[in-house]
Amino acid sequence: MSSQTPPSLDAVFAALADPTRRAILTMLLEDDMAVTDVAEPFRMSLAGISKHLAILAEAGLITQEKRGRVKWCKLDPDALRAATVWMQGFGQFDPVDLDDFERFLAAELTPGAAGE
Amino acid sequence: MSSQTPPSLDAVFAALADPTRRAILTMLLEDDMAVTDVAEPFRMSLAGISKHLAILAEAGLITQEKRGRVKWCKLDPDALRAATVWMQGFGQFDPVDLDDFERFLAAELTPGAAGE
DNA sequence: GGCATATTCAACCGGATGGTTGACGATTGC
DNA sequence: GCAATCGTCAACCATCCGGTTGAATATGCC
Repeated sequence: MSSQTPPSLDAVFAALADPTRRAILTMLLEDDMAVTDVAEPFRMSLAGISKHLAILAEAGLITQEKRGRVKWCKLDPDALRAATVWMQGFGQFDPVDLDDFERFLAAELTPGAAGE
Repeated sequence: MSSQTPPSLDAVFAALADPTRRAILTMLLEDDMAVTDVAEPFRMSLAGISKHLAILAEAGLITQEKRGRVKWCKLDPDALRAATVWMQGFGQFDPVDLDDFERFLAAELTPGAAGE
């Protein structure tokens, strides 16, 4: 089941296409979190969040380690590298301004959950 | 209908999640193409490709201009910038190697179409 | 042991997606 | 004008997706 399939671009981009999942990744940027804690800010069932986490893990974007009865979720930025490579190939225009990213965080971390 | 909706990350990543669409983008990297020519290497109906192109256009990744009865498709890398910004925020760890991209082109431009 | 906590599983639902085919509206060329 | 070419539209289909609920499976605590 947990075969070490190299995360495909398909899976990575598909995982990234959902605002809830991007919000989760953003949260995990700050710190590792337990599933329940990840779910807390969203108005969505735990099972729903659990599914999202499974998708993120399948895409290789996070890793999940079970310690005791708590499953810790940790950002795994490696999977993003392949996708970034791909995108940069198209985006040769200009180096990215990191301030832009700061603004994104503010925008995506809107009240409680993932926008619309 | 063709409202200038700013392409959302949702739309961009979702568009990027399909291998056929990524292959199309890769083709358009080399040159602008007519819809029929885009469709030619794929074993898929013209209508199918037309839909994919609509999705790419909707995401802002390409623009389409009709000259005569031919509709020309042109890569529009601007839409990728927002997504790149987002990803780089996570991928600060390492600068991207452009040679990696070359290898990707080779891998994604596999026989005639988009893998499976 | 027994109960509460943490997480997933299974079944289900409505709606989006990726694909097809066949008909249709434009445009071009003879 | 007529036929061929370019592309989309509409209907349809199977499948996937995001979400729910309720039961099940750990694990931890007293």
